Amino acid sequence: MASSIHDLARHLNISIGTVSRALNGRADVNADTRQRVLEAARELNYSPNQSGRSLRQGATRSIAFMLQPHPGDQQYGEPFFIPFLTGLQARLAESGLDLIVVMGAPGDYQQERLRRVVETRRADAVVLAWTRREDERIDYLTERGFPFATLGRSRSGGKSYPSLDLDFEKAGSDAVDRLVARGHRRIAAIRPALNLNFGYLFLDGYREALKRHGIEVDPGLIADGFINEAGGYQVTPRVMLSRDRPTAIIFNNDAMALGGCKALAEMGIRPGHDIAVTVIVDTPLCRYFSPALTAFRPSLEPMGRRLAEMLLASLPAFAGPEGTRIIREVWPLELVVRESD
Amino acid sequence: MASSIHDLARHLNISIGTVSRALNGRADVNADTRQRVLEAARELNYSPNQSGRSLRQGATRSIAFMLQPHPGDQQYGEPFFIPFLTGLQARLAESGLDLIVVMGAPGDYQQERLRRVVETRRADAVVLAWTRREDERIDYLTERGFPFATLGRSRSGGKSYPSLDLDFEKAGSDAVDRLVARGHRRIAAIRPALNLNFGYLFLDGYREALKRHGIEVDPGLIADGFINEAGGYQVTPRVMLSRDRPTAIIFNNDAMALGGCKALAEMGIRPGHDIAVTVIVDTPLCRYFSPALTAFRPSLEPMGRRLAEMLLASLPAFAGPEGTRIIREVWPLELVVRESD
DNA sequence: ACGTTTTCCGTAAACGTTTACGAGAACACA
DNA sequence: TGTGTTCTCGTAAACGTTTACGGAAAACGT
Repeated sequence: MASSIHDLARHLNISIGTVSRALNGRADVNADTRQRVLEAARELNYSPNQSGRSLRQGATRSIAFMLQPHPGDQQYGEPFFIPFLTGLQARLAESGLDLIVVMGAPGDYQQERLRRVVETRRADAVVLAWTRREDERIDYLTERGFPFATLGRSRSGGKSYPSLDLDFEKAGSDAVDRLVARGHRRIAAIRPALNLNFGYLFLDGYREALKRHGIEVDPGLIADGFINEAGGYQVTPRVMLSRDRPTAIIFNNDAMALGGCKALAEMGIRPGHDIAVTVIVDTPLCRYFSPALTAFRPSLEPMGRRLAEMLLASLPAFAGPEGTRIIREVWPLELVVRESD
Repeated sequence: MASSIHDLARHLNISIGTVSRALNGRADVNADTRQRVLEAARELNYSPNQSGRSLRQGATRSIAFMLQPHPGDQQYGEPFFIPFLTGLQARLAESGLDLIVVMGAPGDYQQERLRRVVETRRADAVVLAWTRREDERIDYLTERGFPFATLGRSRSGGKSYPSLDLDFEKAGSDAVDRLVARGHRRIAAIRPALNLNFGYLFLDGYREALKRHGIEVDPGLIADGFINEAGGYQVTPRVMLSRDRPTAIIFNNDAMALGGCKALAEMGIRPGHDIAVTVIVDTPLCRYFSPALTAFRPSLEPMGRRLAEMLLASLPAFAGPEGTRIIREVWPLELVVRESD
């Protein structure tokens, strides 16, 4: 059905080698011949079969992003990733690469899907998100020597892969600074369980700032919960029932903040009046929630572009001049003051 | 680097043909030999090269979903699609197919990306969303004979492709019924411009119900806007400044509703008190907005599964017994009453 | 003991590309 | 005229699979 390079060759009465060279812009082909090949290609609307091409070249010219919905949270999507992916896609397209997003099943933490993509060589590199403190995916990829980049840091896999992360330490620290400046001293911190790395970074910043202000870190004010609304709902009362009630809470995730606010409402505690609520990664939900949640906002689309660039620079086939390799970057979050604190 | 079928054959001292047959579960291979092949495959952790396989078979065993962010709306993602994709992915995986999500650049309405996927044969079929009344993508695919399915109806491309849509007519009609029952007679309708098909369906239902109740359809109460928050914000005042002010508004899109409510707030009009607001497709944003928006909710994950099933049934390679082909289905939306109406 | 069927496996072609190699023709230069 | 260089192209191998075909050996039937 679809026309192949052989059809073109037969049609023009030349060899397939010449057709291929003409199409790929090689130098050793007559300008006139090239012209005729390009015309014929358009006429028969030929385009190269990707399977044939990648089989021969050993490269698929596409990058995979592993997207995974949180388990047990079907209604809540990941608005977070769309702008990021938009940026990623845009930059990759500029280098002639396709972005494909591989959906994982909720819960398997991608190991299975990831192996599948890697082992069947469906992509030339992968991009990981939701990095954990110790991340088996990173270990797997480095061990296998498969190129990748991560959105988020990790302690796994040596230091030789590109990664781009948000400055959660700074955000945690800034959040505390701001609250202390406004008179708070009992400040709770709620972060996701599992061992998502950003939860640790956030907590480091939180602790550092507290100490800097001479405030003792109270373990009773720190809680881990499942990273969704139910998790926030479940865990928030725990810190509120602490011996000496907190006057502020910093949530390390938007969905958890939403659940937390629901719990607070049921206790008759109003964010913005009775308690100050800050959330670390801003999403549209924070903006529309009532009261609108004060939050730290990332600039996702530029981050996507940037990570694509870093990844490209790390791939031998695309690397620019030596020394342009960017290994890791940490980007700031911008405070958006709303009504909840 | 990666082991091929030749490595296995050499290692076991048998031919590659036998190895392939053993791996693919063909009957004409000795049980003992098969055992040894499988063991060796595990040992050398072999897995088939997808390019080689699809080149030979003329099929990639993967389905592409074309995902596209709305132009000029970077912050607002598409939480809508994640549960849908989860269902789609799950069902496809059961048949051994991979789902890949192809990101389009905002604005080009996917023609370019779509052509790329189709012409380079990166997938065996594609799934389209955001169907328009007349949809060039559908025309393109039918003309080319490329298998596809759509989330949403269209008037393009004959009737022979699987499509699954929500019952926007019924939702529009039900929304009006409910409002009329509560005493409203001046009911505005705001829908997306472009010619997204569901906007027409919604309006059909709206008009039908109005007529049924003996209420004249006032063109001044119907407005089209760009399908995002800014669009809703911009267009809502237009219907509110109508000669005889509406007492209710039905928004055909969540983002537009959010923008509309912002405009209303600036006019000092409170949804739930001064005006009834209903939105047709519910998303998490509606739930968290204040006041929480009464909305019609789809069940996205089952829809994803179902559309996958319909698509599979339409592919010759996967079709079950004849007559099981499902061409089109329309699913109901469920009313979720909240505070805004 | 002999013909027939079944079981199992090797051979080789094919899928659509890219590319190393070499060869003929044209050209330049002395 | 002879030699070297440059252009341009054809040939054929290779990438990793799957599969049609045929044949050897084993099993079976009489």
